[in-house]
Amino acid sequence: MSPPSRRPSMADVAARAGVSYQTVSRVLNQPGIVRPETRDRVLAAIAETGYTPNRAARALKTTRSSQIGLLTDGSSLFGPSETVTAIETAAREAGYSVLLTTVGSGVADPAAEPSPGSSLIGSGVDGILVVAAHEGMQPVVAAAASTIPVLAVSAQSPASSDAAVVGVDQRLGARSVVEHLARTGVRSIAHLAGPSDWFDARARLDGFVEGLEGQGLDGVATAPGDWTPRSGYELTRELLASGPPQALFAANDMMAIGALHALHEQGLRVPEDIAVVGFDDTDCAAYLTPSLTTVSQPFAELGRLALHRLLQLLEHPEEPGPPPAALAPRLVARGSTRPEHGTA
Amino acid sequence: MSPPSRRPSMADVAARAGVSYQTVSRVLNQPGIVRPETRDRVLAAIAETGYTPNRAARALKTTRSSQIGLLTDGSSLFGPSETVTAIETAAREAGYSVLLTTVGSGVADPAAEPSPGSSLIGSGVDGILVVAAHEGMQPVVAAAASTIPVLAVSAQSPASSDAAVVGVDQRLGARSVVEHLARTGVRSIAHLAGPSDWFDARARLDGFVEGLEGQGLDGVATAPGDWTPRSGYELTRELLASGPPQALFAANDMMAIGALHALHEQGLRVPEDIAVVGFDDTDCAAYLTPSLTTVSQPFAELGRLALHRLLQLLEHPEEPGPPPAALAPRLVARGSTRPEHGTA
DNA sequence: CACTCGGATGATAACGTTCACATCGAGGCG
DNA sequence: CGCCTCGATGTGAACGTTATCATCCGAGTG
Repeated sequence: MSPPSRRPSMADVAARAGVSYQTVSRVLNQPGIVRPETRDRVLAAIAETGYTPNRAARALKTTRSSQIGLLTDGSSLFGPSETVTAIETAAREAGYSVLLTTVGSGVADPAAEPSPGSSLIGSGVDGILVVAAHEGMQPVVAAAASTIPVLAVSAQSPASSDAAVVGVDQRLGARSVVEHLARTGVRSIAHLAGPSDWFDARARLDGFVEGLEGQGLDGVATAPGDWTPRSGYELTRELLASGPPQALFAANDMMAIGALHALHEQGLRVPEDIAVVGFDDTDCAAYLTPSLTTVSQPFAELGRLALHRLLQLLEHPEEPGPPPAALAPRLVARGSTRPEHGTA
Repeated sequence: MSPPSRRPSMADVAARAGVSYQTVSRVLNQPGIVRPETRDRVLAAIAETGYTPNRAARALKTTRSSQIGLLTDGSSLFGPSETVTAIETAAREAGYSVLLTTVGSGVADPAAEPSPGSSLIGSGVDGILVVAAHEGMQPVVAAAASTIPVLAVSAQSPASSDAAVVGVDQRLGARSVVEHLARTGVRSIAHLAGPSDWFDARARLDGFVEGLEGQGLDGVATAPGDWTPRSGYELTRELLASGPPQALFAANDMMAIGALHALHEQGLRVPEDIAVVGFDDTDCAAYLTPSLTTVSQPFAELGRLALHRLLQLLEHPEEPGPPPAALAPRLVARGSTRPEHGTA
């Protein structure tokens, strides 16, 4: 009596089109193999019944879910956000769905009960993409990597190379910041470090140190912050207590905003008295006062690349897989640093 | 020869524990009904084999996937980001996974081919949560709502009430901004409007107008912006060409940042010459110069509430479902507005 | 002491799909 | 003209789980 109480299945479509359910399956999966007239009849029946394939049944039979897991940090960071969007879009185009899982970067014991990662593994995703890699994700990555492909979107491989890696070259970005500052005449730089359990933060710190050595500059790195404006503000205040450097390089734009605030409080002018550089090129960087010199990262491209590499890992497991890839960041000079000298 | 070539199934566990696979199923789903000794034996076998339930098979049999769809805007906005995280966490605690789908707010034709929403529906989620509701999601919501429960996390019901609604009271927030400004002595306010196809933006505009009427103030709203600092900057420049108002109320913090930049360029002091208010209480709002008066929204609570309401809709379909809920936002007065007068 | 009752467990079927194989007609070639 | 091949479609089985019913055993009861 209630006709559409159940979702239409292949059998319903087949009955309507006067073929067997196997033919319906063929129309969906290998359209070329079925006679055009038959195919049209089946397609019409599909449209009439409003049939959509049952993904659970398909996953059960094929042992592939067409879903990938996305392991990301719980905080609303700019970079991860952009990357996630790009990944999801690319995944959808490739016929995959994205299962989102967040894992706090807090100091929660690594072996927490309803582990965020174990639920991902258990949910039957075909592969996992780790977006904002930090130490807290280690156990999850290690556990998953033995079962399914895992690709980290990060500066460097999480510890051992449990996972393949695609990322933006953070060291290069940090070095280019130091070089830019050197060309503006700065001789001493302080780095407001990011959280030390984040791989990207470590790589930026490394690049900072390399840059100092390469340019022969003085420099110091603060204790690790936590990406927030508040930590940038507080680290800057501590730093100023012992005499200001000529430039401040914050691990990201948010910390740079906090730094700008602290500098303004102390009556220091940017960039006349002290230069400030951020990292990420957040939407608002260009509209701060002064506008913020920062490092722009190709997050969208990164997301697409990461997804396609993961799919390659999934669909051609035999091939060794491409080597780690690193995209190039780009320094964007704005008002918070002084203009570069004509020639070095 | 290759023992673990296949994921262990219930049958493997059952063989190891010396019971039938049905007993394994019972241990997992109704532990109380099975004899303690048997249960322990099965649990041990599960641990030894590393068994995890096959969700596809379970979904196929029960016709419930334990996955919910999350339809959100593709842009990296602050509010949605926080809400999404809260939803995911709450969902995981309740045993659900979250399938993320983004839909651009661009003017893409509403009937685009590989519609973002149709893929969600087809993927067999049990319900859908719409996070940053705008017109572009209408067709998706309408299509899905006839099949499965849909809950909008938004200011007001998308057009017809295809979906239940949970949200933060945006009108109240906007009214409280006007009232706050009035108490600081402001008599005329301009509103930098958000995109008109976003329900939250419309509600803020409505609240602004209501507030003006309630306080007997003068006011004007600009053409719609797009949430970005750039649009805030440009709208403010246009506005200043025809004489500055006494206060600027931006539809969100990012647009307020753009506005601050434009005001600074014109040599106007904030808040002495003109007051500025944002919306959202972004992390960086407190660390701008001057620090930004804005409206704080309980995004985390919103996410949790939305998820629990959706689950109620899923698990008790017979009940009529709770009425639309609106959480209260909170005005946070900072340096970009002048102090309130002692008494009205 | 037979009979019933309830707790604990096993056997069978079904969910909707894809894979492997069987079937069937049409055409080519000896 | 019969056999073989090939393209197009149908039939049976299986993926791993849960729902339903059947079975078994011991304990209670008249």
